[in-house]
Amino acid sequence: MTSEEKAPRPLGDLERVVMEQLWAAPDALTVRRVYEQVSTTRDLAYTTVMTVLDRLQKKNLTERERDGKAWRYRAAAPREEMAADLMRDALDRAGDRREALVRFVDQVSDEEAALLREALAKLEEREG
Amino acid sequence: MTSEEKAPRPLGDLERVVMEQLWAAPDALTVRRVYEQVSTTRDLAYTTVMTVLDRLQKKNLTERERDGKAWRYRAAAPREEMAADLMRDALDRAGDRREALVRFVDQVSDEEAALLREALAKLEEREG
DNA sequence: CGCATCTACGACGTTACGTAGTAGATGCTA
DNA sequence: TAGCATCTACTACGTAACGTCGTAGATGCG
Repeated sequence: MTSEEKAPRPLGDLERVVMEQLWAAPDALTVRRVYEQVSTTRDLAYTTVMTVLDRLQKKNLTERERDGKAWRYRAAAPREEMAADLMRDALDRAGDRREALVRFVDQVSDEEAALLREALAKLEEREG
Repeated sequence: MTSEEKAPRPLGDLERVVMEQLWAAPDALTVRRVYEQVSTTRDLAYTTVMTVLDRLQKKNLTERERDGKAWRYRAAAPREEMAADLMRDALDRAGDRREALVRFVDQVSDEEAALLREALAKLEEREG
């Protein structure tokens, strides 16, 4: 517990753009599909997108399956899960968790505080 | 608001070690002091520590003041504040905040959930 | 069979960071 | 006040991650 894991580097810009495509899609996407989508915003080579997808795969941020000779990629976890993981990670690096949590709730908006209470209530309900 | 800030890269290993010295100290430390402390664990050159401190300064993670010809460094914010900031940042990158918060509280320990409730209660008390 | 398409893999530039050396400024001390 | 110790400023180099792309070879389809 409270292990000394290495901090997951935040995604690079292009990596983020690509992940967003995957998160937005209901199904697994081919490289070409991602390439087409990303192309509407950035002028990139097909292989660039392929490389990025490949690196995301190596980082276990995606899963992929064969579709003929092509790969279809999907996000390994929903965006919100990744966000939650990063929050966890940040909390793990705090010295005093209580203090960190206090400071955290101190800086969230009222709306977010409400969502947090809601989430905690749901948790209590579920776990007793 | 909800701007598209750049994700703060997590600290490098040595940067973290150095920040920990600063966080642990009640007052601002000279490079030499940090060097001495860090030296008990790692075999580094004095200038290496200086460089790291300098880079942390450029990233606004420290503040410094003159003391003769030397600089004295202190952490710009407590460790818990940085943790809270990283949590905020992670939350900002989530698509659906509600979902992200649900997933977050889902993975915290019972103890942490209790601390969170406590922090929220304190907040309510203070802000009504 | 041949063309279009896909992957595999290597490559190069940039930036962050770990690491350190040198030169020159500066302050204390005999 | 001359000189030594110490500090900063600046430069530099290696590595790793990432943005970016090209080439070569495998593969599926008409």
